Amino acid sequence: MNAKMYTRDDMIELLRKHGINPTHQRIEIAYALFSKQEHLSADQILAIVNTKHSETSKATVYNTLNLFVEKKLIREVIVDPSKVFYDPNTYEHHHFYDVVSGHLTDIDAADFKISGLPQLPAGVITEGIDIIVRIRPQGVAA
Amino acid sequence: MNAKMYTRDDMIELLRKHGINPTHQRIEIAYALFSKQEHLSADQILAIVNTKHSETSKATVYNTLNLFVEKKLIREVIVDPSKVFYDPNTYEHHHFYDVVSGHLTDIDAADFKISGLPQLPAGVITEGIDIIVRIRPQGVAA
DNA sequence: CCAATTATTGGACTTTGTCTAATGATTTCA
DNA sequence: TGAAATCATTAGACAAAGTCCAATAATTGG
Repeated sequence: MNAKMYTRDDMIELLRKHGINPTHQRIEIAYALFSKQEHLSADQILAIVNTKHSETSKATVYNTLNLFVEKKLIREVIVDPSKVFYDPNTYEHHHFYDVVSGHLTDIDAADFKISGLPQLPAGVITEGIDIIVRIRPQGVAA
Repeated sequence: MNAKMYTRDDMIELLRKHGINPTHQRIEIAYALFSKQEHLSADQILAIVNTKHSETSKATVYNTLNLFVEKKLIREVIVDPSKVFYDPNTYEHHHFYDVVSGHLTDIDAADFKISGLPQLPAGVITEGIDIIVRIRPQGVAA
């Protein structure tokens, strides 16, 4: 929620901190995500980084986003069957998903009081828990 | 988990109960889902209903699954960016998702003790809460 | 500065899912 | 019953998201 201002230099530092070589394209993609502080899809990011003149290819955007996810710089949010959203906020949190507008909003993990967890199947470890609260504007029909 | 045996007649009754005209194809698709009691994707269902000889088109499978979801006969499960799973179990429950094998398992809603819910944004209603516990076999690397 | 590695690229390709226009099946009710 | 209206199915074209590939470009380390 805090509208922290990021510079491209911040991005370089951030990438290095995650063991990612800070190339031009990667800096721009990171900058798009972190300066907006929003949940963007790959095609939105592609559009943003190419607003002035085409600078980054589709392949690079996908490569880079997957790399960022792998290096835990960002998180994938899977709520819409048709596209993945990328979330620059890696602090533990969950999501409201407006099924009408497609808009995603953060929920602080602390706002969920989960006092009991289900028994894990044998031999597995937990990767993470994703909670999606699907919402709809009052009065808008299903 | 209970391995209830379903007949095609059960499917006809079930479809009628949900206001769905029980056609041949719809009966077969419902039967595939309910007799397996598993989470199937559209292409798996297409394969199942056409095992003996081709009887149902891709368009019909998609039409029918969307209709079933709309009529709340089944539920969509969105965990994998590449495909939707359909879940014949409409009882309130959540999911384990094995990120390595792609396998889905049910979690009874009662096994989660959620004692606090986040404040909803103004003017919206809740459609439902989806909880995905992402798991991975112990020892298998990320 | 050269060689080796690493990154980017356009475009072909794959997969999931939708759309369309035509056909086929059912229902309605005069 | 039988003609019209409605509803369901179909093949195949299409769309969109994402991957793959082989070639080129940039970067890095010695």
